[in-house]
Amino acid sequence: MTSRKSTEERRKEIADAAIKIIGERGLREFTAARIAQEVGIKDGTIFRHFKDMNEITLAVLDRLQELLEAAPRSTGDPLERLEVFVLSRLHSVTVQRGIQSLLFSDQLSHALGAEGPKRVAALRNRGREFVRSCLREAAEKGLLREDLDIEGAVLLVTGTVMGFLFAATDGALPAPAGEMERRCWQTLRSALARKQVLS
Amino acid sequence: MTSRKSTEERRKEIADAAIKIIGERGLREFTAARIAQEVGIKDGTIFRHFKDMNEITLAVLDRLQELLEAAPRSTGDPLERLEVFVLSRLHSVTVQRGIQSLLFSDQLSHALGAEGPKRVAALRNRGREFVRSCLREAAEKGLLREDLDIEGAVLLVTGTVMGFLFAATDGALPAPAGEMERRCWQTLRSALARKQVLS
Amino acid sequence: MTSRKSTEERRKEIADAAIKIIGERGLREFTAARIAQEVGIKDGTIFRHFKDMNEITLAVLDRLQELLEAAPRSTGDPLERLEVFVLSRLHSVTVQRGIQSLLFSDQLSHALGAEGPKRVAALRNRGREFVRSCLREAAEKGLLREDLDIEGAVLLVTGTVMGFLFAATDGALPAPAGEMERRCWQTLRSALARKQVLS
Amino acid sequence: MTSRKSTEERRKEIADAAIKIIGERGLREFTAARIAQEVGIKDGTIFRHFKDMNEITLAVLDRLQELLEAAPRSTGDPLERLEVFVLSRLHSVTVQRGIQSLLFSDQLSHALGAEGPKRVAALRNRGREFVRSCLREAAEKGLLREDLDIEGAVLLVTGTVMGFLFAATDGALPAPAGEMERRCWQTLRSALARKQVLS
DNA sequence: GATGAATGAGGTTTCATTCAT
DNA sequence: CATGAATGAAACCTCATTCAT
Repeated sequence: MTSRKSTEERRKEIADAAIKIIGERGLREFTAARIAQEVGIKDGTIFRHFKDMNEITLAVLDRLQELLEAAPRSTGDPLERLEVFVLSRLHSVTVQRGIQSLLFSDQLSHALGAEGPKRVAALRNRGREFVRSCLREAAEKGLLREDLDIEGAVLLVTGTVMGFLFAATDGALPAPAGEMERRCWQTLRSALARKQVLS
Repeated sequence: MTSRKSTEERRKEIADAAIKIIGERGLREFTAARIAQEVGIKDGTIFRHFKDMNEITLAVLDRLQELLEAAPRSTGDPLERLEVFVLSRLHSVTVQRGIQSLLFSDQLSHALGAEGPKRVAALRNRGREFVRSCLREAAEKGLLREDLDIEGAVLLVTGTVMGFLFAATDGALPAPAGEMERRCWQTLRSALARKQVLS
Repeated sequence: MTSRKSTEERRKEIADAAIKIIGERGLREFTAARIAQEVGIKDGTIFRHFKDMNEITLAVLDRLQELLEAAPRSTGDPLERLEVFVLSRLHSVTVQRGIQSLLFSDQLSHALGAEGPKRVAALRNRGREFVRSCLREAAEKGLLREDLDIEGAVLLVTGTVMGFLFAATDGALPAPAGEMERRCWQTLRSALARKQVLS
Repeated sequence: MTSRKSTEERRKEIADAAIKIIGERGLREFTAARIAQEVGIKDGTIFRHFKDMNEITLAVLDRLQELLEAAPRSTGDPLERLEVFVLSRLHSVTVQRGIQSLLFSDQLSHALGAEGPKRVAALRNRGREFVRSCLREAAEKGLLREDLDIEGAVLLVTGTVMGFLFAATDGALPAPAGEMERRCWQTLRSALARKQVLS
């Protein structure tokens, strides 16, 4: 019935299925049987491709990183790069259900042992690091308000993304998502950038 | 063996133990046995005080709300009220381990049925609503920058709290928590407030 | 709240409640908690009046016997006594829900240990014995068909009561219960009795 | 360890084990653990073959029907068919311990939800219907006593089977089972059939 | 006599994991 | 590589029963 596939293919399928399930249904349904069902194989077969559930969780983290990194990156000036990053993350909540919520949900970190929190922290830090580098460069180029605390601003930017994400999840956005994405970035922008003559 | 306590006391103990466990160890260990162990009773005994796990989860939500609502509230001008609110939330991460991360972690949502997401959303909305009311009043009193988008700002403020929270969890704060709390609020403040003559 | 009552009173209340529950809800709900609820006391209190559930089951048997024995008994000729007995049993199914079904349901015999089947058998034998004695006397008085096998007839009579009972339970009576009771006895009577000139 | 068998085989084994247990030990021991022990597997394994206990109970009903329907059926005249039916049911009590008592014991009814009583009633009605059809045909062919009330007779016949059954269970048969089976049918027969020249 | 908290044993069910086929 | 039966451990929950109050 099911076509036989290489372990490599299966591993990817399984990780994707796991992400989908955790995102849509929560950790409670992150089970071998549920994943197998999603992939279209039997539950025992999962363990032909992964040693145990722990290994699957690690694969989920890897896949998550891949997906996040696959986001479009601008090559323009630092504020433009930041804009593309922020808008892409804001937008992804509408499109890639569950991926972002997974990233910020603390759910995976407990599914692993001691290394769990570290791995998830590392993943989240990549975002922070990117924001920080954009802001640093923008500051050097005089694009930011002069009194701006870069580290405070990093928390502001990364936090706003989360704020948007959870508001969307809660159905608490006061306007359509698309519009709010733009307004959100505008607010961020005028909080950070030096007053400009042209918008 | 174990000292006898009233159901009322036990219910509180159980809810607190549950919060502690979910915060520290994650939903995976949010089990009757684990809670019972923490409280110092047998697992079956849990169900003399709660009908089922679902009811415990609801109690956790209630307790969470209590704890959050217990935060100090200023009676001063709207920006001052906002400051007290934000600083208290930022600070609580250091003090009340796991409580806030629980609030923003999407973990409880899935532990309940259909009402789950609604209840958690409602809890989070109380924060948003408070922030919104402060900002509205501040705007009316001319304390905010004139072009400020209130709804964007709500996401900014509530998001920044989350950003701080997760950065702290990840060990990604570039300075001691106390200092970062202050810098974080300063950044927020200057993003929102009208330029002042005196700081 | 609950008025204090003597153990003797409580024992009767508890046995009655137990009969009611088993009859109406089945052995599955024959639990201390359920009985206590019915009586209006707390579950632990049950065991102030009965050593254990086993003892309650025995009390149920005793009470059952009392109830069955309380049925009206005619003092007329043997066939008349039989008629009163049969009609009373047939009728009781409509009135005393569950009592009869309990008697024939084999449910209690397993709720006790080894003595269970014996006790229930003894209870059922009282009915058989009564029927047998009526038939014997009727035979001696020449009221029965001459070739009638008394022991076969005992099974016929007691069985027909059961047949009626289960048919009623199953909603399989082809006419109203009252009418069927009469027709049932008529059928029995003409199966047993010598042809009569007068009805 | 245990030999592996197909789910189909296991389902049959489990249903049979369940029938055996309920018949011999009562509903109280109708547990997954007990069934598993009987079948020779672990209790969790039961649920690879059945969704839950409810499904097992339904399987028991199906199996019961199969067993009852497997009884020999004569093709002769209606009274002969009735005789074969009655004798086979009377005899089965000796042979198929517990099956009949299960059928008439009301025990399964309560093990299911709302559909329980309906299913059991349906099962019992098949017997009644068979008896009714035999009697109707016999009446048309003039084989029965002229004044016989068919519906009363249905209760008489099906009831007598039950009467015999319970008497046997109670050890209240006054003669060996084999002999009583014959006497029981003779009594029934002369209660129903038109007087014949030849026995 | 009654309460209400606690328990231990046991029941159903889920789930990761193994392994013969 | 895939299946499907089996398992052991653990989860939730029920229940008879005990006992301090």
